[in-house]
Amino acid sequence: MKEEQYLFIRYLKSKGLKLTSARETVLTAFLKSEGHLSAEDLLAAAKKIDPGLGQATVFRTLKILADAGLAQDACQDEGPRRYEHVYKHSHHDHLICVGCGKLIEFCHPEIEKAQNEIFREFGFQASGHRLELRGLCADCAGKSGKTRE
Amino acid sequence: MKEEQYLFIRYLKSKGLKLTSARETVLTAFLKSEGHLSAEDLLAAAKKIDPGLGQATVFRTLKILADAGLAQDACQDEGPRRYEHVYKHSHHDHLICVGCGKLIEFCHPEIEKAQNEIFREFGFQASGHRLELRGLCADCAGKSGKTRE
DNA sequence: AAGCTTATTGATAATGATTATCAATTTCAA
DNA sequence: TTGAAATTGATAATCATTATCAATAAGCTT
Repeated sequence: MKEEQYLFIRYLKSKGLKLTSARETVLTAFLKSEGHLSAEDLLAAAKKIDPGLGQATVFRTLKILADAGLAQDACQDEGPRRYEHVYKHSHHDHLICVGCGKLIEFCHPEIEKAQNEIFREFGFQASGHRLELRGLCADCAGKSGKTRE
Repeated sequence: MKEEQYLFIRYLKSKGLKLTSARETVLTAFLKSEGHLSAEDLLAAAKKIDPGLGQATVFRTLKILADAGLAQDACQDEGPRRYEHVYKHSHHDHLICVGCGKLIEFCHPEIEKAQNEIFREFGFQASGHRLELRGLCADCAGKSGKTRE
Protein backbone atom coordinates (compact mmCIF):
# COMPACT_ATOMS: atom_id res chain seq x y z
CA MET A 1 0.00 0.00 0.00
CA LYS A 2 1.17 3.45 -0.83
CA GLU A 3 2.28 5.56 2.08
CA GLU A 4 -0.33 8.16 1.24
CA GLN A 5 -3.08 5.59 1.52
CA TYR A 6 -1.81 4.56 4.90
CA LEU A 7 -1.71 8.17 6.07
CA PHE A 8 -5.21 8.73 4.78
CA ILE A 9 -6.61 5.74 6.62
CA ARG A 10 -4.80 6.75 9.76
CA TYR A 11 -6.21 10.25 9.49
CA LEU A 12 -9.75 8.98 9.01
CA LYS A 13 -9.49 6.76 12.07
CA SER A 14 -8.03 9.55 14.16
CA LYS A 15 -11.04 11.67 13.32
CA GLY A 16 -13.61 8.92 13.69
CA LEU A 17 -14.35 9.04 9.99
CA LYS A 18 -15.14 5.99 7.97
CA LEU A 19 -13.14 4.49 5.16
CA THR A 20 -15.62 4.22 2.35
CA SER A 21 -15.24 3.01 -1.18
CA ALA A 22 -16.09 6.47 -2.46
CA ARG A 23 -13.25 7.98 -0.46
CA GLU A 24 -10.87 5.31 -1.68
CA THR A 25 -11.89 6.09 -5.21
CA VAL A 26 -11.25 9.80 -4.81
CA LEU A 27 -7.90 9.19 -3.12
CA THR A 28 -6.82 6.79 -5.84
CA ALA A 29 -7.80 9.27 -8.54
CA PHE A 30 -5.98 12.02 -6.71
CA LEU A 31 -2.79 10.00 -6.30
CA LYS A 32 -2.81 9.13 -9.98
CA SER A 33 -3.12 12.74 -11.00
CA GLU A 34 -0.50 15.43 -11.25
CA GLY A 35 -0.27 19.16 -11.01
CA HIS A 36 -2.96 21.50 -9.81
CA LEU A 37 -6.39 20.07 -10.14
CA SER A 38 -9.85 21.36 -9.45
CA ALA A 39 -12.73 19.44 -7.96
CA GLU A 40 -14.12 19.16 -11.45
CA ASP A 41 -10.89 17.61 -12.74
CA LEU A 42 -10.83 15.17 -9.88
CA LEU A 43 -14.45 14.22 -10.39
CA ALA A 44 -13.72 13.40 -14.01
CA ALA A 45 -10.74 11.28 -13.01
CA ALA A 46 -12.65 9.53 -10.25
CA LYS A 47 -15.61 8.78 -12.50
CA LYS A 48 -13.34 6.71 -14.67
CA ILE A 49 -12.95 4.40 -11.71
CA ASP A 50 -16.51 4.67 -10.43
CA PRO A 51 -18.96 6.34 -12.83
CA GLY A 52 -21.58 6.58 -10.12
CA LEU A 53 -19.53 8.83 -7.91
CA GLY A 54 -21.22 12.05 -6.89
CA GLN A 55 -19.85 15.53 -7.28
CA ALA A 56 -20.47 16.50 -3.67
CA THR A 57 -18.40 13.57 -2.48
CA VAL A 58 -15.41 14.85 -4.39
CA PHE A 59 -15.67 18.25 -2.74
CA ARG A 60 -16.03 16.63 0.65
CA THR A 61 -13.18 14.21 0.18
CA LEU A 62 -10.89 16.85 -1.23
CA LYS A 63 -11.38 18.80 1.96
CA ILE A 64 -10.46 15.75 3.98
CA LEU A 65 -7.35 15.18 1.87
CA ALA A 66 -6.33 18.75 2.55
CA ASP A 67 -6.95 18.36 6.28
CA ALA A 68 -4.97 15.15 6.27
CA GLY A 69 -2.01 16.96 4.74
CA LEU A 70 -2.03 15.06 1.48
CA ALA A 71 -3.37 17.87 -0.65
CA GLN A 72 -3.18 21.56 -0.34
CA ASP A 73 -4.79 24.56 -1.86
CA ALA A 74 -2.66 25.75 -4.73
CA CYS A 75 -3.98 29.22 -4.06
CA GLN A 76 -4.87 30.38 -7.52
CA ASP A 77 -6.04 33.91 -7.98
CA GLU A 78 -8.74 33.02 -10.45
CA GLY A 79 -11.14 30.27 -11.27
CA PRO A 80 -12.10 27.32 -9.13
CA ARG A 81 -10.03 26.22 -6.20
CA ARG A 82 -7.19 23.93 -7.16
CA TYR A 83 -5.34 21.39 -5.13
CA GLU A 84 -1.90 19.93 -5.42
CA HIS A 85 -0.05 17.02 -3.90
CA VAL A 86 1.92 17.34 -0.72
CA TYR A 87 4.42 14.56 -0.44
CA LYS A 88 6.94 15.62 2.13
CA HIS A 89 7.13 17.58 5.28
CA SER A 90 10.79 18.29 5.39
CA HIS A 91 11.09 21.49 7.28
CA HIS A 92 9.56 23.22 10.27
CA ASP A 93 8.86 26.87 10.72
CA HIS A 94 7.33 28.48 13.77
CA LEU A 95 4.02 30.00 14.54
CA ILE A 96 3.94 31.79 17.85
CA CYS A 97 1.00 33.14 19.81
CA VAL A 98 1.81 36.61 21.10
CA GLY A 99 -0.87 36.14 23.73
CA CYS A 100 0.04 32.92 25.52
CA GLY A 101 3.35 32.02 23.93
CA LYS A 102 2.02 28.83 22.41
CA LEU A 103 4.43 27.51 19.80
CA ILE A 104 3.28 25.61 16.77
CA GLU A 105 5.62 23.97 14.32
CA PHE A 106 4.49 23.97 10.79
CA CYS A 107 5.86 23.43 7.39
CA HIS A 108 4.74 24.79 4.11
CA PRO A 109 6.12 23.59 0.78
CA GLU A 110 5.05 26.77 -0.97
CA ILE A 111 7.23 28.83 1.32
CA GLU A 112 10.20 26.55 0.83
CA LYS A 113 9.79 26.80 -2.89
CA ALA A 114 9.46 30.55 -2.83
CA GLN A 115 12.55 30.88 -0.68
CA ASN A 116 14.57 28.91 -3.15
CA GLU A 117 13.38 31.27 -5.83
CA ILE A 118 14.67 34.20 -3.81
CA PHE A 119 18.08 32.62 -3.35
CA ARG A 120 18.31 31.96 -7.05
CA GLU A 121 17.07 35.40 -7.97
CA PHE A 122 19.81 37.10 -5.97
CA GLY A 123 22.50 34.61 -6.86
CA PHE A 124 22.85 33.35 -3.32
CA GLN A 125 23.98 29.96 -2.19
CA ALA A 126 21.47 29.02 0.48
CA SER A 127 22.62 28.10 3.93
CA GLY A 128 19.50 28.45 6.00
CA HIS A 129 16.53 30.49 7.00
CA ARG A 130 14.35 31.37 9.88
CA LEU A 131 10.70 32.15 9.67
CA GLU A 132 8.57 33.19 12.58
CA LEU A 133 4.94 34.05 12.26
CA ARG A 134 3.40 35.92 15.15
CA GLY A 135 -0.25 36.35 15.94
CA LEU A 136 -3.03 35.64 18.39
CA CYS A 137 -4.21 32.06 18.66
CA ALA A 138 -7.94 31.38 18.55
CA ASP A 139 -8.13 31.05 22.36
CA CYS A 140 -6.34 34.33 23.05
CA ALA A 141 -8.17 36.19 20.31
CA GLY A 142 -11.39 35.07 21.93
CA LYS A 143 -10.47 36.29 25.40
CA SER A 144 -9.15 39.78 24.73
CA GLY A 145 -6.87 41.81 22.56
CA LYS A 146 -3.90 41.66 24.92
CA THR A 147 -0.53 40.80 23.49
CA ARG A 148 2.99 40.32 24.68
CA GLU A 149 4.56 42.84 22.41
CA MET B 1 -3.87 64.75 -3.21
CA LYS B 2 -2.69 61.44 -1.98
CA GLU B 3 -0.06 59.79 -4.06
CA GLU B 4 -2.29 56.77 -4.50
CA GLN B 5 -4.96 58.93 -6.05
CA TYR B 6 -2.44 60.35 -8.44
CA LEU B 7 -1.29 56.88 -9.43
CA PHE B 8 -4.85 55.76 -9.92
CA ILE B 9 -5.66 58.68 -12.19
CA ARG B 10 -2.48 58.13 -14.11
CA TYR B 11 -3.35 54.48 -14.57
CA LEU B 12 -6.85 55.28 -15.78
CA LYS B 13 -5.53 57.72 -18.34
CA SER B 14 -2.89 55.30 -19.54
CA LYS B 15 -5.62 52.77 -20.23
CA GLY B 16 -8.10 55.22 -21.73
CA LEU B 17 -10.45 54.75 -18.79
CA LYS B 18 -12.47 57.53 -17.31
CA LEU B 19 -12.19 59.02 -13.89
CA THR B 20 -15.71 58.78 -12.57
CA SER B 21 -17.14 59.77 -9.25
CA ALA B 22 -18.01 56.15 -8.57
CA ARG B 23 -14.37 55.16 -9.01
CA GLU B 24 -13.22 57.99 -6.82
CA THR B 25 -15.62 56.86 -4.15
CA VAL B 26 -14.36 53.28 -4.24
CA LEU B 27 -10.74 54.41 -4.19
CA THR B 28 -11.37 56.71 -1.25
CA ALA B 29 -13.12 53.95 0.67
CA PHE B 30 -10.30 51.55 -0.11
CA LEU B 31 -7.59 53.98 1.01
CA LYS B 32 -9.41 54.60 4.27
CA SER B 33 -9.67 50.92 5.03
CA GLU B 34 -7.12 48.54 6.44
CA GLY B 35 -6.37 44.87 6.34
CA HIS B 36 -7.90 42.36 4.04
CA LEU B 37 -11.23 43.36 2.70
CA SER B 38 -13.74 41.72 0.46
CA ALA B 39 -15.82 43.37 -2.21
CA GLU B 40 -18.68 43.28 0.24
CA ASP B 41 -16.67 45.11 2.90
CA LEU B 42 -15.61 47.69 0.40
CA LEU B 43 -19.14 48.18 -0.84
CA ALA B 44 -20.28 48.83 2.71
CA ALA B 45 -17.49 51.35 3.24
CA ALA B 46 -18.13 53.05 -0.08
CA LYS B 47 -21.86 53.28 0.52
CA LYS B 48 -21.16 55.46 3.51
CA ILE B 49 -19.76 57.96 1.07
CA ASP B 50 -22.25 57.37 -1.71
CA PRO B 51 -25.28 55.26 -0.74
CA GLY B 52 -26.32 54.89 -4.36
CA LEU B 53 -23.18 53.05 -5.37
CA GLY B 54 -23.76 49.73 -7.09
CA GLN B 55 -22.26 46.42 -6.12
CA ALA B 56 -21.01 45.63 -9.60
CA THR B 57 -19.05 48.84 -9.69
CA VAL B 58 -17.12 47.81 -6.61
CA PHE B 59 -16.13 44.52 -8.21
CA ARG B 60 -15.12 46.29 -11.35
CA THR B 61 -13.16 49.01 -9.61
CA LEU B 62 -11.44 46.55 -7.31
CA LYS B 63 -10.14 44.79 -10.38
CA ILE B 64 -8.81 48.07 -11.72
CA LEU B 65 -7.12 48.82 -8.41
CA ALA B 66 -5.41 45.45 -8.58
CA ASP B 67 -4.31 46.06 -12.15
CA ALA B 68 -3.03 49.48 -11.18
CA GLY B 69 -0.92 47.89 -8.47
CA LEU B 70 -2.70 49.52 -5.56
CA ALA B 71 -4.44 46.41 -4.33
CA GLN B 72 -3.67 42.75 -4.47
CA ASP B 73 -5.46 39.54 -3.86
CA ALA B 74 -4.85 38.45 -0.30
CA CYS B 75 -5.38 34.88 -1.47
CA GLN B 76 -7.63 33.45 1.17
CA ASP B 77 -8.41 29.77 1.10
CA GLU B 78 -12.03 30.25 1.99
CA GLY B 79 -14.81 32.69 1.49
CA PRO B 80 -14.90 35.62 -0.88
CA ARG B 81 -11.81 37.04 -2.49
CA ARG B 82 -10.09 39.60 -0.31
CA TYR B 83 -7.81 42.42 -1.26
CA GLU B 84 -5.12 44.21 0.63
CA HIS B 85 -3.15 47.37 0.10
CA VAL B 86 0.00 47.11 -1.90
CA TYR B 87 1.25 50.59 -2.42
CA LYS B 88 3.27 51.90 0.53
CA HIS B 89 2.29 48.79 2.40
CA SER B 90 4.83 46.49 0.92
CA HIS B 91 6.47 44.17 3.31
CA HIS B 92 10.17 43.61 3.41
CA ASP B 93 11.93 40.47 4.31
CA HIS B 94 15.67 40.05 4.64
CA LEU B 95 18.29 38.16 2.74
CA ILE B 96 21.62 38.16 4.51
CA CYS B 97 25.01 37.10 3.27
CA VAL B 98 26.74 35.02 5.92
CA GLY B 99 30.07 35.85 4.25
CA CYS B 100 30.17 39.62 4.13
CA GLY B 101 27.03 40.62 6.00
CA LYS B 102 25.44 42.19 2.98
CA LEU B 103 21.76 42.79 3.58
CA ILE B 104 19.18 42.66 0.83
CA GLU B 105 15.57 43.60 1.32
CA PHE B 106 13.13 41.67 -0.75
CA CYS B 107 9.46 41.07 -0.98
CA HIS B 108 7.79 37.95 -2.27
CA PRO B 109 3.99 37.90 -2.59
CA GLU B 110 3.91 34.12 -2.69
CA ILE B 111 5.54 33.95 0.70
CA GLU B 112 3.13 36.51 2.08
CA LYS B 113 0.23 34.54 0.72
CA ALA B 114 1.53 31.30 2.13
CA GLN B 115 2.00 32.90 5.52
CA ASN B 116 -1.58 34.00 5.51
CA GLU B 117 -2.56 30.43 4.79
CA ILE B 118 -0.67 29.31 7.86
CA PHE B 119 -2.39 31.85 10.04
CA ARG B 120 -5.76 30.73 8.77
CA GLU B 121 -4.94 27.08 9.04
CA PHE B 122 -4.16 27.40 12.73
CA GLY B 123 -6.91 29.87 13.46
CA PHE B 124 -4.48 32.64 14.28
CA GLN B 125 -5.08 36.33 13.97
CA ALA B 126 -1.93 37.58 12.28
CA SER B 127 0.12 40.31 13.88
CA GLY B 128 3.44 40.03 12.10
CA HIS B 129 6.24 37.90 10.91
CA ARG B 130 9.95 37.84 10.43
CA LEU B 131 11.74 36.03 7.70
CA GLU B 132 15.47 35.88 7.34
CA LEU B 133 17.16 33.98 4.59
CA ARG B 134 20.84 33.30 5.06
CA GLY B 135 23.34 32.27 2.47
CA LEU B 136 26.47 33.20 0.59
CA CYS B 137 26.21 35.99 -1.92
CA ALA B 138 27.70 35.46 -5.36
CA ASP B 139 30.85 37.45 -4.46
CA CYS B 140 31.56 35.52 -1.28
CA ALA B 141 30.71 32.18 -2.79
CA GLY B 142 33.26 32.93 -5.52
CA LYS B 143 36.08 33.75 -3.10
CA SER B 144 35.87 30.89 -0.67
CA GLY B 145 33.55 28.89 1.50
CA LYS B 146 34.15 31.00 4.59
CA THR B 147 31.13 32.09 6.59
CA ARG B 148 30.37 34.15 9.65
CA GLU B 149 28.42 31.54 11.47
C1' DA C 1 -20.34 75.88 -23.10
C1' DA C 2 -22.73 72.67 -26.32
C1' DG C 3 -22.55 68.63 -28.85
C1' DC C 4 -20.97 64.11 -29.63
C1' DT C 5 -18.87 59.68 -28.94
C1' DT C 6 -17.95 56.29 -25.94
C1' DA C 7 -17.18 54.44 -21.39
C1' DT C 8 -19.56 53.72 -17.24
C1' DT C 9 -23.27 53.05 -14.21
C1' DG C 10 -26.67 50.48 -11.26
C1' DA C 11 -30.15 47.02 -11.49
C1' DT C 12 -30.96 42.67 -12.73
C1' DA C 13 -30.28 38.23 -14.56
C1' DA C 14 -27.10 34.67 -15.32
C1' DT C 15 -23.30 31.89 -14.24
C1' DG C 16 -19.97 29.12 -11.66
C1' DA C 17 -18.37 27.05 -7.62
C1' DT C 18 -19.37 25.29 -3.43
C1' DT C 19 -22.34 23.88 0.42
C1' DA C 20 -26.69 22.32 2.68
C1' DT C 21 -30.43 19.07 2.78
C1' DC C 22 -32.22 14.56 3.01
C1' DA C 23 -33.74 9.81 2.40
C1' DA C 24 -31.38 5.66 1.20
C1' DT C 25 -27.28 3.15 1.91
C1' DT C 26 -22.97 1.67 3.90
C1' DT C 27 -19.63 1.22 7.53
C1' DC C 28 -18.01 -0.77 11.61
C1' DA C 29 -17.99 -1.68 16.57
C1' DA C 30 -20.37 -4.56 19.71
C1' DT D 1 -25.50 -10.09 12.65
C1' DT D 2 -27.24 -6.02 14.25
C1' DG D 3 -28.00 -1.31 14.81
C1' DA D 4 -26.39 3.33 15.59
C1' DA D 5 -24.13 6.65 13.19
C1' DA D 6 -21.69 8.35 9.28
C1' DT D 7 -21.84 8.67 4.34
C1' DT D 8 -23.73 8.77 -0.09
C1' DG D 9 -25.63 10.84 -4.50
C1' DA D 10 -29.15 13.79 -6.17
C1' DT D 11 -30.99 17.97 -5.73
C1' DA D 12 -31.82 22.46 -4.12
C1' DA D 13 -29.87 26.37 -2.14
C1' DT D 14 -26.34 29.67 -1.44
C1' DC D 15 -22.57 32.57 -2.22
C1' DA D 16 -19.46 35.24 -5.06
C1' DT D 17 -18.77 37.00 -9.32
C1' DT D 18 -19.72 38.25 -14.09
C1' DA D 19 -22.66 39.45 -18.12
C1' DT D 20 -26.35 42.21 -19.98
C1' DC D 21 -28.43 46.47 -20.98
C1' DA D 22 -30.75 50.91 -21.14
C1' DA D 23 -29.81 55.27 -18.94
C1' DT D 24 -26.24 58.35 -17.69
C1' DA D 25 -21.84 60.71 -17.25
C1' DA D 26 -17.08 61.79 -18.86
C1' DG D 27 -14.29 64.23 -21.58
C1' DC D 28 -12.87 65.36 -26.17
C1' DT D 29 -13.76 68.68 -30.04
C1' DT D 30 -15.38 72.69 -31.60
